[in-house]
Amino acid sequence: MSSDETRNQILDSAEALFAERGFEGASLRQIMTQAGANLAAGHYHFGGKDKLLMAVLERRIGPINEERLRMLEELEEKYAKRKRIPVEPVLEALLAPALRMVRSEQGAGNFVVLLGRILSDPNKELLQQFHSQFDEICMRFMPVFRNSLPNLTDDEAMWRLFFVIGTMAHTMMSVDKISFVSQGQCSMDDMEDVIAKMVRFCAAGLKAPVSVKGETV
Amino acid sequence: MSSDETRNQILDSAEALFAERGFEGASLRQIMTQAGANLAAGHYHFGGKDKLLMAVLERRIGPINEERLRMLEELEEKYAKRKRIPVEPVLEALLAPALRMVRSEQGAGNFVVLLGRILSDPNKELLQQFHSQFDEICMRFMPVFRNSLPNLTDDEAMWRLFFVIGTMAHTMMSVDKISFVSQGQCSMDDMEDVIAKMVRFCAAGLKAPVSVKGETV
DNA sequence: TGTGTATTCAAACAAGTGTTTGAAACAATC
DNA sequence: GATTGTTTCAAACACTTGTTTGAATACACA
Repeated sequence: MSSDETRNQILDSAEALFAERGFEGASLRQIMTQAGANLAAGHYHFGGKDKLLMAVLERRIGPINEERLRMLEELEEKYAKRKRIPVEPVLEALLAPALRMVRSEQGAGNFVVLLGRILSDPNKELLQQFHSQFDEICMRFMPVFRNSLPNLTDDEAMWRLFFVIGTMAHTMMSVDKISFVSQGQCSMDDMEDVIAKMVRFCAAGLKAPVSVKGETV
Repeated sequence: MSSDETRNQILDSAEALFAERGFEGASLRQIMTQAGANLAAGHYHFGGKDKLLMAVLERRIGPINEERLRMLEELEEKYAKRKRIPVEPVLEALLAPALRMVRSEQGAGNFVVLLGRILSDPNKELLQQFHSQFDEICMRFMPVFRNSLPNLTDDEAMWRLFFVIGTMAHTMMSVDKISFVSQGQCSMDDMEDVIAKMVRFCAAGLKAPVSVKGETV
């Protein structure tokens, strides 16, 4: 077996088990057994459990963010002559690249669940590097959103983008839970449809009239 | 020290550490040290780590859900003579009881973070009991939402409620992260304001025109 | 005061953890 | 074919994990 094959098999197993049981919940022995590799291979190829997680993340997050930026640039080009980009395609550029992965190549779906878990991990030093990568995306998208939604205050825009990310993170994490809680009524088989629903929901939320402080809801 | 005191101090420490490091990440020794109790006390009072987690959850989740149902019943009474309840107060009944806990008594804030973590845990056998409690709430709220939003299909209503829960879960988990990613611009100091913002966002999302399948967004 | 229950505590248990080691097996180059 | 450097492997390392035990203590009620 070649070195690359081993590396990828370890990454696949780690991805799946980290997603299923969390970082602390999945042991190197479980991962290596599932990968058909020796226990020490994790250290040889990656340098430890922490760095293995980083490797798992980096394998996928780069392409996702590149796709996000590509879609965003395409939009900016397309709408260059108009005053502002509608918020829906901006949302799609943010949400779709991650969600599409659920139904792409085998194993990538696990990553989406893992990504959701990471997004919801309150404070892991390990993941600051990752968070910084996501913050980069946020910083890039924020002014575009601000431009698409000129009526929002800074504060309100920040919060609503935060809510959008929550919607995305929760959906990604719960790929297999939605069909359970909906008693089989909903599923993610048609991911493009899910993305469309999510874009609609979030776009409407983003465009909602600004709330007046102190007002009772 | 009385038995109840010990129990509560263990519950507080467990709540904080489970929230901070996750279930597998927090060890009984850490919890018991922080609680100032003996290692064996966890087993004596609760019967093991698994059951300790359940006890942590049960201490708070009951009151939250009771408050949700109380607010919902109050609404149904108030709007008994009208055709339907506006979606905003229904949302508030679902979201506010959990979020208000963030700024309530000391320690309860930790629980909210933990709750968010639980909501995002893809598959823990331990927590099926908890999930069933939350599903109960979903089942109770669903028809009320359906009534408030008569234009939605079953499918669409399910998905949008799912998105709402995602917004809530992510916000709860990220109590201390929002001020970081917004560079201090946003905080949860004024929780009632956060709730109001969230209700607005979600209400608008719920009321969005239904998406037509196959349509490009 | 004495008895019995409830609670604490230190110590040990077996099992599992991430990591390291050093010798094998393999591949490729000279 | 010998000699590189790379990759695998079994074994051990030191340490932490959840759990159990049995004696010591505290407390309540007679």
